Amino acid sequence: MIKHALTARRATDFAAWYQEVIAEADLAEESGVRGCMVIKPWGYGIWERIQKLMDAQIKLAGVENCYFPLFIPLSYFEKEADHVDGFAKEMAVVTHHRLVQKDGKLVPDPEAKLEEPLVVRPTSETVIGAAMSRWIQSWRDLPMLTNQWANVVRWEMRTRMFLRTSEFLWQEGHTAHADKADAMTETLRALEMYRAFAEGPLAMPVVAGEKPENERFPGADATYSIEAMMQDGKALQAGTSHYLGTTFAEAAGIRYQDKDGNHSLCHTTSWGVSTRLIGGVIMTHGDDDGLRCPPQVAPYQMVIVPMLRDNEEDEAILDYCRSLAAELRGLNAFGEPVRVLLDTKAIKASNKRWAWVKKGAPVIVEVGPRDVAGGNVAVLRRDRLYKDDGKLNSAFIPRAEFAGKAAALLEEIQTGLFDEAKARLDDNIRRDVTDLESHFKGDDKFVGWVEVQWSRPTGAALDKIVQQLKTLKITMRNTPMDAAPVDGLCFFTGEPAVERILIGRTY
RNA sequence: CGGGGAGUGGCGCAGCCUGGUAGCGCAUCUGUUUUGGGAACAGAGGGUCGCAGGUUCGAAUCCUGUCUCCCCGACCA
Repeated sequence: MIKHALTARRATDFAAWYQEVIAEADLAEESGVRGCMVIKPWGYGIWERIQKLMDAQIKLAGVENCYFPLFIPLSYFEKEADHVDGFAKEMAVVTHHRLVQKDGKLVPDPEAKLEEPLVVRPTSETVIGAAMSRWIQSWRDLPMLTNQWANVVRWEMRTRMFLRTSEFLWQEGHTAHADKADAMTETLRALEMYRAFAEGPLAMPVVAGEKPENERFPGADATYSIEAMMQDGKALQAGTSHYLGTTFAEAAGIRYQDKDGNHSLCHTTSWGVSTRLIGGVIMTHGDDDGLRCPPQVAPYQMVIVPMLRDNEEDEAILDYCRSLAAELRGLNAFGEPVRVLLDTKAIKASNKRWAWVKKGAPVIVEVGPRDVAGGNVAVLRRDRLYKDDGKLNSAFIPRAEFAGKAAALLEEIQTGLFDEAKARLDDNIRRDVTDLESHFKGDDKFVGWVEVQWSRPTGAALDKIVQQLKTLKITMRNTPMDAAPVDGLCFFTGEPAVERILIGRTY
């Protein structure tokens, strides 16, 4: 019988399990401010890894980082009707710039009311559009490729750590192009960048595709997403890329003069991924012992735990550990130096080990007197924590042998996590479902996704389908880019099908 | 925002109905004995009960308001 590190089980109470992982892996905690979380060092360290790797990809595409204000004048939103409709209900608004004492309490000073309220940005299309209208004059200024790493605020009714928080961290790319073709190329480039990032560093398999009309970003002509399948079978929209047409260019006046001297509107795009990715990593790779952090985004890939006994042997153990840490840090995995922590905190080694198991450090190396004497290390792989008999899968091996294969081990763990999740995704997309109602009924049942062919209806016909799915608590996720050619009739309308679409429960 | 549940040392809870100014387990600190599957024993420290009013001689307990969290719904790039 395996004695797991957590009390909640994925299989029986996924929501409670998710929250326990966040607490026990020391990723984040409540802040006392509605919907806002404190991201703790291990959680923030994962975010920093995501930033570092993603930022390199963004720069590689020729996109340059900028920073725009947190506050956006209300009037900027009023310029684009669809956009404001989409965000009006969840905007935090600053109306005063000073507090005064009244009856022993601090209250906004009526004398210090802002002329025009400022919105705390929910996204930055409008303010970046205003800048682009200043920056772009000529076809020679295009494409204009910008990105910012920032926090945004959306006053959501119901929040969940990492998945939907009132404030979250993200990157938002904003680009302007001479024509639709160029803008569309950029939209799909960003989508592919996200797909490769999710499936690479995050080891999280996704389906990249276009969102149906009703799921589009407010103001967008087309929205694309990557969708990941969590271990409860629900979909997580893990990144989006939008072709905005000339909507925002029109609202902000982003125009350029072409080679013939004519003035034209730019075609713009925007694309983003957020701290939600961390929620995706948890629900993709976590197990009943906590998080299993993919090596590429693990703040520490290997943690050395010295087994100290507060006696004269300790110094020899620490020396051995220090030289082992230096040796491992000299290795390269995924083209970077291996990140190694020698954990010298003054707590018991066994407690330390379980703490790192819960945090999901990919490899835990325990070093005790016997290892020092024999020139060994005890290696615990987080991805294969237990042996078949339920005992911890801790192997004593010669130090030199371990050092020789340590980098490859990390890459093997990364690949293994992906393969495991990929098999789960592939196994749980059903293409033979003829009755959605009976397939999706039952709230707790793991049902995965269903893929059907459809005729891409719009307007009222689409609304009818959306409402029908809503009664089953399911939504259309996206139309996969790589779906096989269609052949037959639409699942909903009976008209000739033009593409395939994924349907499922979602976060 | 609607329905339900909950806020009491760091964490998890009891006490509340039948007011009398806090208790348990874990964790923490010290000591001793232990130590490669989350140690044992002994001693010690730490909270005025989410916050603000009200009732009362007296409020964790009763009343009102408010904030935050969890579940369901609505909402949701």
